[in-house]
Amino acid sequence: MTSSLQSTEERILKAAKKVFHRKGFEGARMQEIADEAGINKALLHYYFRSKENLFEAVFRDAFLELTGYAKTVFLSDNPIKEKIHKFLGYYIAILNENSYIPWFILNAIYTRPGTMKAIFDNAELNPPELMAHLQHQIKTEYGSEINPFHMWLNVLSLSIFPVIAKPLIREIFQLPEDAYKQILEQRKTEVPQFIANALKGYEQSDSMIE
Amino acid sequence: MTSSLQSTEERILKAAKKVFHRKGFEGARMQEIADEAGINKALLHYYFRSKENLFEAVFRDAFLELTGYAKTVFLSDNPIKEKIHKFLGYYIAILNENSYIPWFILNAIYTRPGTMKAIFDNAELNPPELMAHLQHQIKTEYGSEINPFHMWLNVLSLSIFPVIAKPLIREIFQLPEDAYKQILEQRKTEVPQFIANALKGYEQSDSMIE
DNA sequence: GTCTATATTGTGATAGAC
DNA sequence: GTCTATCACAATATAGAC
Repeated sequence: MTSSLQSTEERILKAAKKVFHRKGFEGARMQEIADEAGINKALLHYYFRSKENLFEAVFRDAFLELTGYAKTVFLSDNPIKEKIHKFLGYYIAILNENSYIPWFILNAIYTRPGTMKAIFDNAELNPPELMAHLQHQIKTEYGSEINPFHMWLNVLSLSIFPVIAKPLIREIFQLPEDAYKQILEQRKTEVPQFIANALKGYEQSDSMIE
Repeated sequence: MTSSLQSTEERILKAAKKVFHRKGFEGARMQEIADEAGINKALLHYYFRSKENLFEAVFRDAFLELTGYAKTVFLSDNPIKEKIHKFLGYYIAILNENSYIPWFILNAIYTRPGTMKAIFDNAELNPPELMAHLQHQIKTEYGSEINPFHMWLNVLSLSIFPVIAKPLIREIFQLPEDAYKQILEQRKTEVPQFIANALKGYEQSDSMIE
């Protein structure tokens, strides 16, 4: 009745994402997923053999989506400042539609490390290629020999942490939802500026060299 | 037999921390805590009435310890660069002895937001005081009107994210435990330098102004 | 205070009718 | 493919002896 525009399997996966993203593996209940999908528990096991299998499907989609976009952005031929801006925009957009995904990924890695190995291999991330690319670009744009790993980690930290820590920071500062949304919006321009300023500062400095 | 240097209540709390920190509320088992403490489940309920109560005690200790130190450091009268260095050193030290605590805090806030309210109030964080203090200090040391909230969030991001994301990054780069430990050690000097350079860069810039 | 035994409920998974 | 009914076991919590 609630529409068969999607197949049952698609409805299940969608419901499973909603529940697993918010509660993680241990906190999620098969019953809740079934309710969310408008079916019963038995049917979950008919399509996906076990909770474990269903969770893996959900994790795979989330992980590949996140790393896929990050890979595309960082390996593109935009200037560094533009890359950072795009990367930030992506994570902030994700927050606005589903703020639980970054936490979900981390959570899965902490609580179910074994489950992840195969999926990591499939992502084809090739970190050495990324590092070489960034190092070359930093040298070209800023004439600096800054360690690309630390620089990459700084970008990730400044982009992702404010998204993950949202509920903590909102509570500490007593910020309503809209106020925090606005802060993240500001960061789309503030963070690239912050990093670009730091890179300029290295021109006369010799730290962070490999 | 295993020593009564600690009271039973202390042994229970210590065991509960070990288990809850690593597995969160949903993943932890009262049986495992009892085993870890060398007693049986019934005694857990004798001292702490429920799993919920025991978890609250564990969360309270972790939260107050983390925010307490951060408060002390940020409100001290050290120069900014020194504050950041100390803050980093603290989080990296925590990682070396118990890397799960930052994740545990976030996890608790995501999965059990209701439990936290009372504890937040007890922490007496006083964010406006902190922001005013930082704003004044930044102006004095760097002659800059940079938004102190974004600056504070940048420091937290650069310090805490690499600790929380450790298992993810280790997997992506295939880094052994020791290599990551070394990277974090490097960041104790790299991050303060990075931020100081960015602050210098703002002297001729006008972004990030409130 | 500490234990063993048990109550009670929750939850993943399966059997089997339709 | 989808449902109802049920199994099997795990997990929190309590009763009651010592």
